[in-house]
Amino acid sequence: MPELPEVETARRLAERALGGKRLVAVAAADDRIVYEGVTPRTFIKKVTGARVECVGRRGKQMWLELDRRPWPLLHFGMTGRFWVYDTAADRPRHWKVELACDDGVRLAMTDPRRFGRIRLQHDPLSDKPIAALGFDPLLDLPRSDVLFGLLGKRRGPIKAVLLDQSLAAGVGNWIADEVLYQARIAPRRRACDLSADEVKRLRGKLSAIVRKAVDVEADKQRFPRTWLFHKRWGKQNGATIAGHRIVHETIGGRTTAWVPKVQR
DNA sequence: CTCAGTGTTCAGTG
DNA sequence: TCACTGAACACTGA
Repeated sequence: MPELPEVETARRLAERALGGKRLVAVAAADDRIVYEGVTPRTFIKKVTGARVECVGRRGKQMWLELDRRPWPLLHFGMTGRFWVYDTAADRPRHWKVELACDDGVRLAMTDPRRFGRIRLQHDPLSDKPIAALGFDPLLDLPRSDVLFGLLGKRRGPIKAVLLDQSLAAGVGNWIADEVLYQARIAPRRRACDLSADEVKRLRGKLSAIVRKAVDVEADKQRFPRTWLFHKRWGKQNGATIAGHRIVHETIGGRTTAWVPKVQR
């Protein structure tokens, strides 16, 4: 589920469910891996009774702004997501935290694979994970010349550089592949070798793809049909897009789907 | 049974 | 220090 558009969609869901309300009951699963730097017990103690003012996001990190500190900081890992419901009996499988509001609405984060993280921080924006993030394509997208300068310092393959959260926060595997496909840039090109014009294209596609995915609430079925996204997992049968073969290679430690006929 | 996956971190290397 | 690479982490489903 979780790249920038999925996390932004979850943020909006959480803000609708919790915004302006008091958390009258907090449940925390006994999971010492997902809870990082805080025990489930302490988490419950610190959060119960607080009011949620709003929900923030940067890259794939999300936090609840409460009327007192510390604040919960959440990351979905590979399989995290939110559920909203209104009876305790509907608490979903693999739940890690459940927040119940004064009006009966409940929100839970689930994470079967347990790569997600739940932390408690006094000031998430200036602390560890978030402070190390680069620009957020939705909040902070740099001008093309600035991006050109950033990429000029990187010798790794552009695919790997796009996945680096300290450069572009929120970009994950499918967004990186989609951007490179639509910008017609081969994933193994060294970032510092891209021309100013290619960087301009890359920037434009990054912005458009992230915005569109957020516009449709990260619902894959509503992604434009022309997107590589729909074909990227059709491995075996020699999948094609617009008549061109899609190949799969490991780049930057991740499976990369790309189209040699289109990307240079 | 084995492997890869919408992610992050850390050890090891240059 | 920095940039980069690859493995590890935990679990599910093809």
